[in-house]
Amino acid sequence: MARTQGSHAEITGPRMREAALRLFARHGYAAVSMRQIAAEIGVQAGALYLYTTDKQALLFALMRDHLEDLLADWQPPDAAPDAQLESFVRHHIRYHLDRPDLVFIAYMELRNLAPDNFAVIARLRREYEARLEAILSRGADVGVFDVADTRLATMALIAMLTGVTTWYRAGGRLDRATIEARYWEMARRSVAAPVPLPETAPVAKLGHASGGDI
Amino acid sequence: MARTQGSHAEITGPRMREAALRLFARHGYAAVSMRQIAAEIGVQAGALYLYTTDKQALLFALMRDHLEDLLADWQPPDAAPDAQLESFVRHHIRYHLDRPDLVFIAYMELRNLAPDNFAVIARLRREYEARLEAILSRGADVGVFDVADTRLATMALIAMLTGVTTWYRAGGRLDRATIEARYWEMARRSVAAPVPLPETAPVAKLGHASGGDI
DNA sequence: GGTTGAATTGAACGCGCGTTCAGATAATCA
DNA sequence: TGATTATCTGAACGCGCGTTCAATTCAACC
Repeated sequence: MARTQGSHAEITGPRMREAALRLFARHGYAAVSMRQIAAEIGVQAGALYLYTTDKQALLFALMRDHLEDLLADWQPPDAAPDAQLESFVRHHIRYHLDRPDLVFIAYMELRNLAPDNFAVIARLRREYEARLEAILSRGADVGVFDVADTRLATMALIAMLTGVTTWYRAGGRLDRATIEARYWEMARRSVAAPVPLPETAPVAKLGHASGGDI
Repeated sequence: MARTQGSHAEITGPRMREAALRLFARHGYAAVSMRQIAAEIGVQAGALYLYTTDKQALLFALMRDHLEDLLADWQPPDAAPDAQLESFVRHHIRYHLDRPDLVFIAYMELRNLAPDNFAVIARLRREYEARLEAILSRGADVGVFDVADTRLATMALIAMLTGVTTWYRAGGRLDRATIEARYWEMARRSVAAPVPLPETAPVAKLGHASGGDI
């Protein structure tokens, strides 16, 4: 027997990727078999090879597409470094809350990539990190940021922000907007230069919440 | 044949754990076979079962011992919250730089734990997180920290600090003391209350971050 | 020096893996 | 309607998996 119902050509490929994504995220690439992925979408394992050359290519495609999406989805706005940082942070949180599974496997399954594939993914990741680092560098030059080591600060910030996926669950105690605001607040403070008391010391309590005060 | 050289009884067990740790960290639990672990220490796979009941128990023992070590290794000093936080952060960084493989698998392999084992490990992790959260809570109460949500801040800080293992390599550009200091600086600023200008006019712009708002 | 017992081997077990492929099916086209 | 072609099945391939266990080796003890 074959094709027990109507044609599924244009639908089996995407469904395979969705199932693979979900299963990889839940159990890990190495622990998921092609047969499990196939069962998830109601076909036999052999049918998957119409849509991927092999299991490794399936993982690689998921990760590459995710990172290219991430890079395409956000460009630094033409603005001051502090505004750029806010844009970056808020986008990062939103993007990651939207795609927890993709984000998860994108840095969880790095070690399961064949060397050539790893090189591609690593380059894309570095590209993303470089965008943040450029913002921090420029901000440090201008004096709005106080960052002793931009590379370390970049890695620290990205780790902090990406960590949101480890505990966030939809419908939880905090809504997405609040989470985004809280993370931005922490990120901002962690790199902000101490605000120089301008001339006449106008205010007191230069709180963190006073808008664009970095 | 058996035991081709002198007695190895007290040495094969630890060596198995070391090899498993290294291999699990490098390739992932699911991707490493008992035969690989055995080959790494020069015995046949069957011999490993003198020292572990099965592969799952081997993973579990590594993670449990690690977390119990972590908890035993650090107790909050009897001090002000900011000093406690510094102690926590510096210890966390040092501990993680010392045991990159253990730390790595301890949160990378959670999904490969059998449910009962997972429950144990999750409890230990929560215990560790609770220590940081307690510090933040107390500091917020006293006013030295300005943290809108202690749970979120806890997760953000731990993610930021633990992330050091993803890029640190011994002999790299930054030495350990510098790294520790940089992370502490960022952690401190991300939660520190704005230093109140003494006496004079404590007003203006009371932001959203005024305390236990959820 | 013979016995004991801890430590290990090496073979075996059943199983599921990734992948291939000839054949079957059904939608499409002439 | 008949031929074509995209899609899928089901069986098969060799392989390595986790685990068990009888047999073997060797250090330690009497």
